[in-house]
Amino acid sequence: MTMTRQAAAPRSARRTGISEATVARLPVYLRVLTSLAESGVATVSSDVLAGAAGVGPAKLRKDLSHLGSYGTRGVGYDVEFLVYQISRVLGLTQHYSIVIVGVGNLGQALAGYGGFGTRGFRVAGLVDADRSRVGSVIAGVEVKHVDELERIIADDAVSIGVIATPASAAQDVCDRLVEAGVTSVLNFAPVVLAVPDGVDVRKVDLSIELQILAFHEQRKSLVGQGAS
Amino acid sequence: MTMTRQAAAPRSARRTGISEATVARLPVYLRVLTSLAESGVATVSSDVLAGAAGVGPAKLRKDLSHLGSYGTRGVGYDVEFLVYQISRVLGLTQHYSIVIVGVGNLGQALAGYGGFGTRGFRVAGLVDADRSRVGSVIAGVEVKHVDELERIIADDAVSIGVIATPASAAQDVCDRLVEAGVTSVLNFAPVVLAVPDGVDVRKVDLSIELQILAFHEQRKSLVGQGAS
DNA sequence: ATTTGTGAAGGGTTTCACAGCG
DNA sequence: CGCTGTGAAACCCTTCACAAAT
Repeated sequence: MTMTRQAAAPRSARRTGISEATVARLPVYLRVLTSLAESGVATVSSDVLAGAAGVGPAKLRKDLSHLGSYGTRGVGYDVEFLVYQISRVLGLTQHYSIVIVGVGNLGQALAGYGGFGTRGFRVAGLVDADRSRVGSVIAGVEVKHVDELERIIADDAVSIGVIATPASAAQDVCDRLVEAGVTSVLNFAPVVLAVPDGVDVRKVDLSIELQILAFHEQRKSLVGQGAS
Repeated sequence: MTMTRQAAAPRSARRTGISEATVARLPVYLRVLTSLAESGVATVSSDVLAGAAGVGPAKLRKDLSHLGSYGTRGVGYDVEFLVYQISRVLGLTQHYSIVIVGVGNLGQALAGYGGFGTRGFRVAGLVDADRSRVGSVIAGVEVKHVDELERIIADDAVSIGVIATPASAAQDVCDRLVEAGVTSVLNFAPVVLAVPDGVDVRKVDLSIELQILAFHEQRKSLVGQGAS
């Protein structure tokens, strides 16, 4: 059994012809389009949509062209139709059950996050190792002890696990998630997780984001002593 | 005044020759190296370090080669020395003051996050629009009302702002941060922020990460009915 | 003998610019 | 005339493979 660290899925998008970079932007377009639809906008041009999504118009059109020819030349895109098409491509027309491990401040923030309940994601479980937290109800879901993790995953066909534990517990939790059948992991703990092939891991790391900003901050203060 | 949305800094790394992709990985190496140093490891090879960081050895060596020739052939890299060099390149030898806007669960999680206090980042302020939260102390910092935002930024020379507010407030807060002199923003609200040129924005979006996982989940269930 | 540092090759992504369609 | 869809070019990033160094 090969144990790659932080498995990527680089070529998995090959079959559909939708690149990883495009997939990462589709949720942004989807959010903008949803908000446009709620405002009663019926059609939108690539220029306007790109502006609202923070990308260039050419990139947007190329991205959308990968899901089909859904625009009308001289007019633009039908907002409702695009919402549906992007949702379909992203797999949001299906239902996914997720489990959140770790119910500290971060876990609670995640559980209460609106984006989880909506759009096809259901919080099937909320577990913690600390028995003093077990039994409380957060965002309508009762916190269970982490001992019940495997049962919850099996009972609710959970395919996505969210790790919001301290770093020291993350790899153990990840192993248990994978062993119990979870094939996608969203990791908020500041560690590099090792997972078997076929399991996707995405990492969100606050301190890494800050350090990247620091790099750019630093170089802003060095302005002026440029070339010739 | 040009108002680009979600300003990137693609070519700003040009001057040093360190690419954006490399900068994004340096914090990962730094974390692994720090942990190795604490374990008393003195030197490490590119193979071992790459394994622990979840990247290929060639990529790691190319990344490190951009900061200088700090390895010893036949031996590897000196752990302590690399820690220092990466810290220096990332600008972590300087001190940055940050302000966190929004003290809900997420804001509290961020304030309490260890990675903030350490490594050159100081939480200079914690503000919220809700007066019922003002006055409480989180991770040793007293919560102030958002009216004091500008004063805090000026008094403490804050250069990095963290937005942990609801989506509806995020653009307003961002405008105020930028107006008060903040040049880097870490945004947790699910909106695309518009900022002037010269301001860096990084976005962390939970629901986008989930949707990307959903895309890959979806295609895992379509295994088997391949080509022809 | 071992491991780094790096040209060169290979892939992937973005941008350009315009043909094609409504 | 306006806007989409898309080859082609440009750019960036990764991977390979090996010479150079200890």
